Amino acid sequence: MVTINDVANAAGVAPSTVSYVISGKRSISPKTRRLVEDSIRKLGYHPHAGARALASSKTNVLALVVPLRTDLNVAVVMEFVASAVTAARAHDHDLLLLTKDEGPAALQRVASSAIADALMVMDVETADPRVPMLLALDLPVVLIGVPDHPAGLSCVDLDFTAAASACVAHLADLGHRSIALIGPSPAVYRRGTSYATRFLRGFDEAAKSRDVRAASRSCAHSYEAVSACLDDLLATDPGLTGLVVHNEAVLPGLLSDLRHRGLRVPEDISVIAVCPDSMAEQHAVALTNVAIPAEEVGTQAVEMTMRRLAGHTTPEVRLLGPRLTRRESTASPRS
Amino acid sequence: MVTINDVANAAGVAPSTVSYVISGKRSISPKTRRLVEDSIRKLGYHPHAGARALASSKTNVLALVVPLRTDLNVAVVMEFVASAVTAARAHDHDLLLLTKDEGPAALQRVASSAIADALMVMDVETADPRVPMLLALDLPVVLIGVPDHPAGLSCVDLDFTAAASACVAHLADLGHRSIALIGPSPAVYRRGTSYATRFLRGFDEAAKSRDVRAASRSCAHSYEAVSACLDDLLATDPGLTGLVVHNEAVLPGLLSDLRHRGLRVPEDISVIAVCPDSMAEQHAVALTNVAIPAEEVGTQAVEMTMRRLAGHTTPEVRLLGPRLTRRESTASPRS
DNA sequence: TGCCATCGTCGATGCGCTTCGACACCGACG
DNA sequence: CGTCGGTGTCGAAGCGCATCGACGATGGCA
Repeated sequence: MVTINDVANAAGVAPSTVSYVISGKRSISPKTRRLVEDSIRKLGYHPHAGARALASSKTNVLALVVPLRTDLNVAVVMEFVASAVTAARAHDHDLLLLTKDEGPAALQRVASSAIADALMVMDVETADPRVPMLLALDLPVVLIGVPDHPAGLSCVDLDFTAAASACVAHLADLGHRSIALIGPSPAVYRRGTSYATRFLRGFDEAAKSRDVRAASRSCAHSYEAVSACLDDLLATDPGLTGLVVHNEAVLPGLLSDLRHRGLRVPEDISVIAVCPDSMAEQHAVALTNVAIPAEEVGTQAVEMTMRRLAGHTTPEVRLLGPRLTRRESTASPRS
Repeated sequence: MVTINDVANAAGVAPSTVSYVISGKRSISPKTRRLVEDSIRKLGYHPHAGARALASSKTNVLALVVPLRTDLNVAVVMEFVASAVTAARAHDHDLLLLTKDEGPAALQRVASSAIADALMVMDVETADPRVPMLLALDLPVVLIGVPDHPAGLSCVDLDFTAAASACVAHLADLGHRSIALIGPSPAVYRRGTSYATRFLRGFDEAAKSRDVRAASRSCAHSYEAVSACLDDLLATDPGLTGLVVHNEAVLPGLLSDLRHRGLRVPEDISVIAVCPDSMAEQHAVALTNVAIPAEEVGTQAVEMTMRRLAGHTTPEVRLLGPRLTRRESTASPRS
């Protein structure tokens, strides 16, 4: 292994000088700097991460807690992770992956072993048991999602309440008077997953204020569940003309089921989805959607984390405004 | 921060004794052990990862290089990552996430900074430029996928050649005489992605040996691409009765397009997919499939890595046998 | 009772790095 | 010419842990 001493010897300077060249924490003469940098390159020197962490109490690692369930949108999670790791690397940090399954203890472990400098936590629940623990941790923490009581933690997410509003407004503007929300699986609500709850609230409020009849159902992935859910909705209100789908996994099954029923989209029924654009464009009838800006959220999360690490201590809550793209799946209902 | 010294003081022993209690590398009297363990628990002691890495040259971290493209199966990648991180934790290791985008330099960096103890690399290409670098690294490496010249690297993957064979055999056994493969997007082949190439080879060989007419097409995600692909295939051979789909993203669009054409599955055309079981069951017509055992592969990859770390130096190549599940989407062609 | 082997514990050392105080050198200024 | 303030470099002191050799205690055996 090539150490800082090797570099120092090769360059004919003291190890501390090499360190200062690397960190830039003291001024170095151009001559010495060049000498050292050349030696570093020639020897292929990379500082030992452990030693560095020990001496500086900084690991240059960000820990990300992801939900590895399959009942929520895998594509979105993946996109988020991808942008987070990219953003982290742009700040010279690496990404450590933790699973939600390990529970609060894992957070404790990571914090007190000094494995990471900060935590980013996905899939936050409205009353998340991890929040109190995270607060006690004295590591910078950024939540993806907004619990009921963030209480000093930074949060970032799509503004799901506004997103729901936008969906309702779009359908209401088109003239729909009876719409329904098809939400994530019951398990998601049962956990009190933050975004699901916020979306539902936004949906109900917007429907009320726009004076639109609104129903909502939770729906599992399976084809049967989707079908039963539609049966139920149509039986309850035969005048139903608009569907807001906040459950990406269900889209293919839903669309094919509608077709089976002889319901054409958008002539007989309008469908608006909350999903990534790529997914919206992928269907036979391109879907009007509110985009889930996973990439943006990931980048922002890292950005906020870095600010915290840089000393910015005040927690902030950033809610990204929804972006609705009209495509082929929504239209005015036939009167 | 609570250190090993604090624990030693609390327990009234030497720091080294605490260390031996933790590592179990020397025998400790039951009395002392209990004393120390109690202190550890009481103080909430966790060894400092950096210090530990420095002293022992072990980080207890596994680095995983994942492809963060969207043109390959996100769900499978995710499932793999999930099982890998779980398996790693079961061996008291953490998972560091690297992206393929960072290229070979990132591998170099991780190795020489002693950030991780071993590397696991996904999305391997037939002539992967990273292979020579990985060989030079003298870290344990496990590839997910099989390059043309593994040359001393461990590999694990589904046996895609056998998987293709199984698909062809199933259709041939049912009496199909003309089948087609719908493969991943051209970009995947262009990169020489290992599994795509191996599947294609298996498909061609099996078709030849079973004396079945076989075509193959590469197909992008978009609905248009799928449609064009089917146009092409049906024009080329109107007698086509079987489809092998090795491109999960395309399934929803493909099935709905077939329906549009008035082609019923499986009465008019049989469809067999290579995809996770959950995805196969999700469609209106449950799909006969060869499962992608992402979870199994992830676990095996970690297992192999741990064996390497434990001193098992001989590289091994493990190809998992395909498992075909018959569901509703395949049947004998009408004569 | 005396000797030796074994078991359990201790102290010292070093892993590779950052960081702090010290110091040598230089030019500028009185 | 002497002094002072910068600037650039150095040496040393740890960071928290694992590990090795050493050593005291204990028990078995003659």
